[in-house]
Amino acid sequence: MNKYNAAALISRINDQAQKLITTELEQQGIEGIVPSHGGVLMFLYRQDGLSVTELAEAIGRTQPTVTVLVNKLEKLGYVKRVKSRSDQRVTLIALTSKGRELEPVFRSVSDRLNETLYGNLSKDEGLELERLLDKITHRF
Amino acid sequence: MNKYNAAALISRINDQAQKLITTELEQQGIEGIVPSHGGVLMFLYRQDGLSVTELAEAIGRTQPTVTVLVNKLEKLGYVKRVKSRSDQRVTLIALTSKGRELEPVFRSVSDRLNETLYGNLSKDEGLELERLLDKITHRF
DNA sequence: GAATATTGCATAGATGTCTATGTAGTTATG
DNA sequence: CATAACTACATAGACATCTATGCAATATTC
Repeated sequence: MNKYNAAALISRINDQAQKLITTELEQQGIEGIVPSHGGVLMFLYRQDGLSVTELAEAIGRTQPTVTVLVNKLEKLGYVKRVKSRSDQRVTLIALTSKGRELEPVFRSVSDRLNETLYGNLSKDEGLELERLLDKITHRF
Repeated sequence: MNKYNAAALISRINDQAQKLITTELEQQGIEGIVPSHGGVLMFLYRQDGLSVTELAEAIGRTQPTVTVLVNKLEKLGYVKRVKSRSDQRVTLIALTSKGRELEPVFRSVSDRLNETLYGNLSKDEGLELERLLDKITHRF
């Protein structure tokens, strides 16, 4: 019989994943960075020069939250704000060289997290997990 | 090939589950209650008179967080604090009648959440999901 | 083309959770 | 038995995120 504990398990895994990311970043000497900051940077590594709103959509936070996240990343020198030419309302967030230097660190943290999540599963189990989770996301 | 997006999916599902709970409680006319409050009450329905520390363990939050949660639940009249006879340091949290009245509401919210999570899965898929998630929790 | 609506970002205030610390009661030790 | 160590809870301060709102730039409509 189903135990109906998926919600509790998901919540717990999520908490521990966040904690793992934070701990790993600290160990790599990166201070004052939370997982959401990492999320922003990871998306910028894929596509530099996204707008605040696009980043919010990408990392699943609200726009004001991303404004605050970018404030901090900017203060730390990892990104800079550039006004869009075509639409002066739009602020494009661009990586600085210092921000780009961090890419390997974030990649390794991401790898470490995935190793923790997937390390005990076969390839098929991993695929099945992704399939089931993906199915659930469409229910909300 | 694995997409290695389990972390993102889990985070997203967790966020939406939290939101669902909050929305449902509001619709049931219960104001100012967050999922963690519900967690506390759900455990008290199973076993009344738990200590603050036991509750913290049960819902996976820290002890100071539970103190704050209990403060609010007490202010709203759902629980009361009772000093333990055997150990005066221990504060037992007990449901009031008003708190007990809420049990059906929380049960229905919980059912609603599980329906959302499991509703599109077969019984076997639900079991497999639980098995995989459980396997992952042991990796941290 | 001027008035209105929409869009993008920033700011303010609130809230939930955390770590660090304080306080009181209990247990252990010399 | 008195002192030290431990345990349980509360409080304080910090921080990430949210909603609500303001402001400025752009698009739409009459």
